Amino acid sequence: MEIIGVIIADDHLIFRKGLSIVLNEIPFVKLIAEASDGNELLNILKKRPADIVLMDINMPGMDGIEATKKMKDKYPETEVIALTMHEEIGYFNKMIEAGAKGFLLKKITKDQLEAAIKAVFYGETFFSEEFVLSAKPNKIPTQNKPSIEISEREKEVLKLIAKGYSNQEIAEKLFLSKRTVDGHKARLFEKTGAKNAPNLIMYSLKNGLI
Amino acid sequence: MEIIGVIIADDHLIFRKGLSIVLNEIPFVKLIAEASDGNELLNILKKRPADIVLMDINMPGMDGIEATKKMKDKYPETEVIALTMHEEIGYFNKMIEAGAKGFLLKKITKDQLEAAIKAVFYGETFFSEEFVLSAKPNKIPTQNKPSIEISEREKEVLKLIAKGYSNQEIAEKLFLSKRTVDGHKARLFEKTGAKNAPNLIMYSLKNGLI
DNA sequence: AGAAAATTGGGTATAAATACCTAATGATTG
DNA sequence: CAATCATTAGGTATTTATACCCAATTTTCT
Repeated sequence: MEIIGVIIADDHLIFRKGLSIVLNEIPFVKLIAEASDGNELLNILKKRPADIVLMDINMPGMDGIEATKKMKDKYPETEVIALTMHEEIGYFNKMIEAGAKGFLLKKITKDQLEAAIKAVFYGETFFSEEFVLSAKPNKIPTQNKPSIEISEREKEVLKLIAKGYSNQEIAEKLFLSKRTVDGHKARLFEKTGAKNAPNLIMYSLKNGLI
Repeated sequence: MEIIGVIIADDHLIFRKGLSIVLNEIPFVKLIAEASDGNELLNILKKRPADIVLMDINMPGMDGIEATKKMKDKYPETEVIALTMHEEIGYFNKMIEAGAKGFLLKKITKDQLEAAIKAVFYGETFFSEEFVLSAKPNKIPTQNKPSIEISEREKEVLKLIAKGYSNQEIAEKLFLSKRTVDGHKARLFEKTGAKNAPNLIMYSLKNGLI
């Protein structure tokens, strides 16, 4: 079997070390380097090509979504397996759109990691079962249904709702009419399918919108 | 310097491995064992005493809060440093009440880990700065202000609010008067200090209430 | 046993949110 | 250049939430 070159991109020292131990126990894997954010990853790739990048989503500096997009732009042969702590469908869709071919929870076992690297290296996809269950199945193979996108303004309004401001207060803070805030909020309801404000907050947190 | 015996209790393989590497690099620390949940930890302690337990909060089977309580009951000499992924103040207070003397984020560096183990072993406390900032300072030294407790009924109502039901709908689901639901909700506002329903959801998720 | 808290419910009033409608402007993009 | 979408904002009506007041019953804890 061929040797598969792997790079870890994760800002979290302890997790990187743990992952490197587990990777070293997989015979067909060679750990090429460790990066602590997206920029470092791109610098490493200039000199040392890799087959697979195990990519954390939440990183300071350049996060996993942006790093994946930029990486796939320059090095389309290098595949990305996303790593995440929780089942956040919002991030899931964004990472898939950015080009990730696999998606793993960080609580994964060695066997699952091994299977994922092998699958993605040989052109397939690999997803932790949590994602297969929570995501709509057709999203995984086709990967063309866009995740819901909320605009910048909507996100601003959303954050202020979460902080407990009324529509009137939000309007004052953003120098808008209360009716405009009503409008943004109504659009948020449409896009998310939420019934009311508490439900909207719940949905947004679950899906990584805020 | 004395050798400090440490046990890791975490359900997450990769994190355990990473932590063990970092611990092995600290000269005065001896890693005694690794446990993947609270029950395993208690079994290990029967045979092998430890000075410090690095305790994850979210574990299947017996979680970190319960494990800390039971452990401190039988082995009051063994100190607990809690490990968590996020800054969840609700868990923070519960762990402190259970007897934890330190609180670290999992994204910690080796130096911080070293300092935390040393501090707690010598009778002090150690908290990641994120907790010092987010928690009320007087909670840390005195540790006697209870975390907010919400009743069962209040939790039921809270969950239904999060799902997007109106007070009237919640009343029907729970076979109560709408006014009763209003009352529970008002008490939730009092206890949490939330300004309104969206804010209440935000607070509850942040603090592990739901 | 007695105190405290939880659970239940009512009245009244105001504030806020939500559901419909419409529409102008500006930016982006095919 | 035309189409689309984001952003802005108004009108009107209804529903809902929240803020005060109060109090009875049950459960829990000391």
